[in-house]
Formats: sequence, C-alpha cells, structure tokens
Amino acid sequence: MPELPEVETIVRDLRKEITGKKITNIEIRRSSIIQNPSMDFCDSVLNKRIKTIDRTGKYLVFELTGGLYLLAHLRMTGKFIVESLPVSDHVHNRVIFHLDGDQALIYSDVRCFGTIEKTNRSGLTRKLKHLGWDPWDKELTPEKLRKRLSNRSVAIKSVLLDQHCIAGLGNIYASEILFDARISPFKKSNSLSLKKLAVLIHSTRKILEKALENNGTSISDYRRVDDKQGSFQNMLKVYGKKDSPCPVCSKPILGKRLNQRSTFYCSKCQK
DNA sequence: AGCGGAACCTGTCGGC
DNA sequence: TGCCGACAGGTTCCGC
Repeated sequence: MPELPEVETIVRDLRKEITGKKITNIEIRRSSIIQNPSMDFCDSVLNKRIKTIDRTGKYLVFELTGGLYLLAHLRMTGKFIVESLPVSDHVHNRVIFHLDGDQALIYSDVRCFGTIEKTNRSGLTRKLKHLGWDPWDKELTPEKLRKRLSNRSVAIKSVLLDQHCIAGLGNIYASEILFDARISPFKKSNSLSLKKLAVLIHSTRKILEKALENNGTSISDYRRVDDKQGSFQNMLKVYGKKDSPCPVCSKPILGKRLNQRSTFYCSKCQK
C-alpha cells in the first residue's frame, strides 16, 4: 500500500494524536505481525510512553521511554488507526495498543504482510542502515547516483523501487516520477546521462512534495489515521491510466508489466 | 554481485 | 450465480 507520502502523512497524523501517551494494554490478534516474537514483547512495551514518531524510508519508528523502539512496516495493506475505547471489532484489526486516556492505536492489515518489531537503538540502526538515500538527502546528486547505477543494467523503474538505492518510492510514484522526468521506465539504469539523472532527482522531489501536500494517494486501501482519504489520486497522470490519452500528447497511455509490477507510461513522451 | 521469479496472505474484479 | 485466474500501493529469499 503505502509509499513515502502515505507513510509520512500517517506519521504526522499519529504524532498529533498519540505523542506522550502510555501503552496500557496490548492485544495481539495475529501473532505473525510481531517479528522475532518472544514472551517479553508485551512485557517490554507495556507501560512505556510514546516519546516520538518518525519515518525512515517506508518504516515507521516509534521511540518509547526506556530506550525502546517499535519499528513498523505497513507493506501492502497495513494501516494505523487511532480510536476511542472500546475498539470496534473489525476482522482486520491485528494488533491493538490500548493507550491512557481511553484511546487505542490499532494496527489493521488485510493481507498481514506488515510487521512490527521491538528493538533498541543499535538494533534500529542495524535494521535501517541498508536503506538508500532519503529523496531529499543533499548527498543524492546526479554524480553520485550515476556512480551508484554504473553496475545496474536493469530498467530504471526497477531501480526506483529498490529501497537500497533511494528509500521510499513505490510502484505508483515510480511511474509518475518517470513520466514527469520524460524517461522511459524500461531505460537501462546505467545508460542515463548526468543531465537525465538531474531531471530524475528533480522530478522525484517534485512529485513526492506534491503528493505530501495532498496527504498521499488513496486508490483502494490507504486511509489516514482518522479514516480520511488522501487526494493525490486526483492528480495522477499515468498510474492506472492505461488507454487514457496522455495529458501531454494525447497518445494512449500504455500499461505493461515490468518485474511483475504494473507499469504505466507514454511511449511518445518518455524516451 | 546482480538479476528474475516465487513466496508471503487476503480480497476483489472481470471473464466465462 | 459460481468458479477461476489475474491482480493489488512491498519485501525477502532462492537459484542461476
């Protein structure tokens, strides 16, 4: 489900709602969500307060009191919802954190690919260090990107989805960014000029910023913490637009599969 | 090392 | 109506 703008929107919403709250009870309804399960998950987390909530790539990081961290990944269909107690008995509610003030932080997930794990500072660093650049990282320059891509012969879209390179992009924004940059999704990564890579970086930031302003893209599952929708789906130019006219040249948008993922583009505008 | 494909799990939609 | 396959915003693992 969620890519960087959706995760960031959820983090901002959660920050407002539950920073400083104490976890007073935990219900685990689907144990596979909790990684490295051990008897002490509940013991450790119980009665800790939520100090801060942040995002790294598509991960959510909850800093708790006592040097503890919860690292969560929503994968395809995960959501965080804040409700007043008592919690509605929805089948997709997988993990429920009761908070003081009669609130609950609910982890809901249709497909159960998502994960939550308890860790400490060094564990957190270890888990996140493999992630690539944040899209706004000053270190992300055309020169460094070209060097990073020099041994990659695969399509540029595949590399955009690779979290080890740039962290936070997913299938929707990869198509949108490449359309904005006028680069074919099938273009070999190591064949892009410095100039093209500069455009690519510029388009990445531009599209993500616009998506953030719109609180993300709600196509099927994604909802904000309060169940409101994002609105970037209204601004998509190519994703899901197979056979629609290209907004620039009116040629029909193509939809093809690339590495098992649907990919949308205009063959005239993107070279 | 890099690459493509399968797997994880549940739900929905379109075609027959 | 019912069944069946394809597909869904992500990541990891496996074999080549």
